[in-house]
Amino acid sequence: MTKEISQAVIKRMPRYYRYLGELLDDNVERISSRDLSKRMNVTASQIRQDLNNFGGFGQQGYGYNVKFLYDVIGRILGLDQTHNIIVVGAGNLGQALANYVKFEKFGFVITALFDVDPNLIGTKVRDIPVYGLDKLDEYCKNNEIDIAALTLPKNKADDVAHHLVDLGIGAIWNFAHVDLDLEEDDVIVENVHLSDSLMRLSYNIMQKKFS
Amino acid sequence: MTKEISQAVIKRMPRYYRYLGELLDDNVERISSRDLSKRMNVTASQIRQDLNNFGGFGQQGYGYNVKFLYDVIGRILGLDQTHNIIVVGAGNLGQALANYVKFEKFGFVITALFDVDPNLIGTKVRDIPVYGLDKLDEYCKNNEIDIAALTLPKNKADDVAHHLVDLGIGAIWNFAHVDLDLEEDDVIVENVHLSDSLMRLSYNIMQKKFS
DNA sequence: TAGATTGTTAATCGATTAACAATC
DNA sequence: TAGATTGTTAATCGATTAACAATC
Repeated sequence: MTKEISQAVIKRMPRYYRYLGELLDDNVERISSRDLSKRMNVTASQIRQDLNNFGGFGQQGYGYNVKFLYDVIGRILGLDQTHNIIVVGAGNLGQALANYVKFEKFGFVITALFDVDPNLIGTKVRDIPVYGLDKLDEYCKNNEIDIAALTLPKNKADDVAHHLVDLGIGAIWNFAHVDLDLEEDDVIVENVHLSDSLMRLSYNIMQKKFS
Repeated sequence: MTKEISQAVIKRMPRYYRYLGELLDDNVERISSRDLSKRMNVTASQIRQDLNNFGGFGQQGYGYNVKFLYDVIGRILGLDQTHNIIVVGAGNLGQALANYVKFEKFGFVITALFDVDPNLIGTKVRDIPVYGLDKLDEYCKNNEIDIAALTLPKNKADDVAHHLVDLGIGAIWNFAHVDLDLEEDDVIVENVHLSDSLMRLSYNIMQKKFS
């Protein structure tokens, strides 16, 4: 990549992908930035600007071919590759992730869960085995793991995260209610802070109530 | 409120709250915007600008009192109030939310789950009852519900969302992999699109790999 | 060819950072 | 009082929107 693309643009790409997927399901063959903008509630200008960060995928007078653009964005997002994921923390949230078949459609395959709870170790979640946390090193050495999802209490998250980095894991999907201290490390972190999300919702409720 | 506060600022408030909570746990009494900025990896200027949207909570030459600021932000985010939540869709994700005790610390109380699955109806998740979806109307009329969390398949999400709005629900916490079509309705929507998050992670993995 | 719609440049808008006088 | 640090104004930066020539 010659120029860095802003995170603001990246954030919007999955949404484009989602809408194009819906259009595809509805057998829509082509769409203009104007029509798409009306559906998505953004400006047509923004759509064209965003896409042109990656290349000129449209055609004057025609618009964009839905199937083509869907595939292109999928490739941009790396969904044409398989990503192996382990889930560390096999509580409800970890199990929920393991059960979410939808991810596989996008190339994300959960291969194992890890936990310290003896009641969970040895069980399976939709054919995915739950191992003891002490098996983590061995497993990571013998398998190509791309992403580790952290679904464990915040006091354990940081230690496990550092350990995973030492084991060579390159990306962490963090559900723990803490910002991992991994700035110095060469690892990609994507946070899902559910509490933060809920607090924003709460803020907006307050605003509505007192306005 | 006289002036609207930008969503960029709102987005950062829960993070401030989180860091102040940690400082509080560490018995730190006061902190300057400069010291906080170093911990949080943002500029001191931004912290002061953000906070001054809501008022002047600091003191020249002293900084900010941690406990005071923590409480203020909590109140700004509405965490001093109790918010009753119902979870519609009692699958893994719905159960994970119901099991997440942490939310209660911030005033969010899940009072009931709803599902169509006869195997789930009548069971309990941590003392929280699971009702049939046909009991939703009655329940909403007899109880003050502030938020409905939607943890169900996307094809059902839109219908249920509209139904909830008709029942008077003012806020929706949407986990379904779809943007709810509720623009015309007077309802607050907060989306948690896990797939989008995973795709952003995937994009960043690609970038690292080919750079 | 005429109409539609892109890709891209220029203009605007908003958000972030820097600077500093006010003041504890 | 002297030093520290805020609150706030001004400067900069980046992102969004508008406009339009290029072209299918």
